[in-house]
Amino acid sequence: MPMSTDVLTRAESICQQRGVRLTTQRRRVLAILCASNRPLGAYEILEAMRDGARTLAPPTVYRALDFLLEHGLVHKIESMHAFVGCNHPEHPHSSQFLICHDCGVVTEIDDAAVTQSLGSAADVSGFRAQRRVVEVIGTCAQCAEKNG
Amino acid sequence: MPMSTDVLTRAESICQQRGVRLTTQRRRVLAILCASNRPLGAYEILEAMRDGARTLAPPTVYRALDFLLEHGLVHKIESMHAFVGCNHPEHPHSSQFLICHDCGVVTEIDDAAVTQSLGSAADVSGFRAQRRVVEVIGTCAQCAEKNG
DNA sequence: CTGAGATGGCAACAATATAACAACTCGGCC
DNA sequence: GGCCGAGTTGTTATATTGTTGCCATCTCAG
Repeated sequence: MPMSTDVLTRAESICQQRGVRLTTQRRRVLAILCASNRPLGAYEILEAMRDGARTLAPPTVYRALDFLLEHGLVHKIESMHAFVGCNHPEHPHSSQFLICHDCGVVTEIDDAAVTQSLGSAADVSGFRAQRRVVEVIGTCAQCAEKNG
Repeated sequence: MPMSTDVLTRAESICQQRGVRLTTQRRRVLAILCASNRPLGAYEILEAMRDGARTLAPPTVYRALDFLLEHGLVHKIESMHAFVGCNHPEHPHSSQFLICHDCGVVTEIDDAAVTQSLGSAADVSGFRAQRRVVEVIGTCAQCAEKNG
């Protein structure tokens, strides 16, 4: 499935391949995250989902997020308590995030050198890595240019 | 000041050099963190500080933590919402953390290759890095050996 | 069509963090 | 000593983020 295909469609087929269900709530959460150009907190997602008169409680969002996280369709930005949709959920990967504290945009990168050096550093200590949290907070190119 | 000197004493002289005060509350928080072999949440620190009948509220702890973080005397483990004392607060540095989810021990490392590759990755995007959050969650050597 | 398992709604709660403002402490200065 | 002002702390209340438990509902294979 080519990168150009809509993320939701790709997510759909990923779930189908894995025999799990991309239910309405899960798809809505994913859609909201993908439509946003910045990470959203769980309660922001909740708010976005309550478009009509529908009352909706936190567990619904958190359960959907748990599912999406487990299947690599979204990532959690630990330093912000927020979530972003993943660009390339096809295969498991460890990404790094560049977080602009000025405009709020988060860029997901997957730098081989970072992954590799982090792996070696862990190996040296005999550490068996399972999950990696790599977040760089600073100023993105656009904002740096704008503000000097 | 040699590494062997007590952390609190070193912290004291660092603050003196910078013309800031390592007050009683700040020193207490730092002492509690340094005495612990694992990261402590803000409310655990609060609990530890309420040894006698003293009533003490969250802001006191958070303010002390803000100060200690600002001066690099402690680090925050974002993925745990917890704090650890810093091993070598003398000079500013960007460290990485190996977090064992089995025994809870957190090891602070300062790997040049990681720092460098992360720097290059940011540079490529024209990103101006200010703060780095690098946390690897997994199993430490001791626990890996123990549990197969 | 039926029953097991997955999913969702709901209410209460737990954990983490901050706002706002009053009171105090300490060092410098007259 | 006495006083000032900046920084620090106390106190109350509240915001934000995340979780648990329980039961109703839906889905889908057999």
